[in-house]
Amino acid sequence: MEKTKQIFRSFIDSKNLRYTVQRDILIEELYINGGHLTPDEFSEIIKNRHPEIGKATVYRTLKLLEEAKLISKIEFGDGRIRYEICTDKEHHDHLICEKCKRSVEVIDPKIESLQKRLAQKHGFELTGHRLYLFGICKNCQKK
Amino acid sequence: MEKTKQIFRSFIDSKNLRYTVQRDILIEELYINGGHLTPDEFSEIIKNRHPEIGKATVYRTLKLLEEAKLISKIEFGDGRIRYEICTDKEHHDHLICEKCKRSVEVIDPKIESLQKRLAQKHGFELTGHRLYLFGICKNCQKK
DNA sequence: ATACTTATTGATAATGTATCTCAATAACGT
DNA sequence: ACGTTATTGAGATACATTATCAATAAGTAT
Repeated sequence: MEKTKQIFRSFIDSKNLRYTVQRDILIEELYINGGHLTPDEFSEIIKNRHPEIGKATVYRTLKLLEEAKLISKIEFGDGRIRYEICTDKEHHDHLICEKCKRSVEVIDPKIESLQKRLAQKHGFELTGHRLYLFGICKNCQKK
Repeated sequence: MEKTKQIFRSFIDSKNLRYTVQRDILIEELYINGGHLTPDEFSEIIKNRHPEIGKATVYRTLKLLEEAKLISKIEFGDGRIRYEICTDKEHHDHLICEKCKRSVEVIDPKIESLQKRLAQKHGFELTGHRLYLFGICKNCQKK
């Protein structure tokens, strides 16, 4: 997290912006609450834990963090945008439980390489992809 | 389109709902305007061509058509939901050019089966997936 | 056809999420 | 410490979607 703060500070500096206490708190809360939160879920948590921080600031900070590539959007298909902390680990896809909405990060090198080939077959140069697998997790299957 | 209407009629009947003139008109407009429309884009078109049909009815009908599996959601990653007419052809994924935004429908059976295996490996029962490949198409590569 | 039940409709209100406004505040270079 | 100006929070606003509800019309039984 300290590393994240440092990177964010550099980003802020490079744009001649200012590193405020609110932004610092929001980074901490982001790590504490981790996971895959929608902006309003996060905003709600902040309202409880830091009533002095306004909703607008939360949204603004999330945008900045995304610009700085410290968090990234994911779309689970329900129309709501979620944010995920970008670590420096490898790319991964998402396996999402349709009941409890919990998600697992997955990766299959074979799928990755087949995607590239598939794109080439259609004359495309592949620049990226999003793969969301939807299913029912072990826990929810029992119920 | 007549086939679509028939299917929708059966769906409506099976649920003891009613096949109304509005629903009939909306199916026709859906085919006339085809493509990948967001609900509000579609709603806007209807407002011009059929001012007597209310916005709420458009949204309600789109939901019903989705339930009946006559249209399906697609997300291109810009946060907006779009609907696509489900023909009776096979499932397909989307290959999208990041420059010109044109999309090609693609399919790779190997990828499909690997996805199922990947989900099972994590104890999930796969119910569906969304795969979007982003790249640069042949035309845009030249420029 | 007619009568009857009730799903459907459209106008509008309400909701929910995200953004904008703006005066007061606080970060940061000097 | 000072001055400049980015940032802030509260509330207003924008926008898409959903809920409300009395009036209407689809389907069914008579």
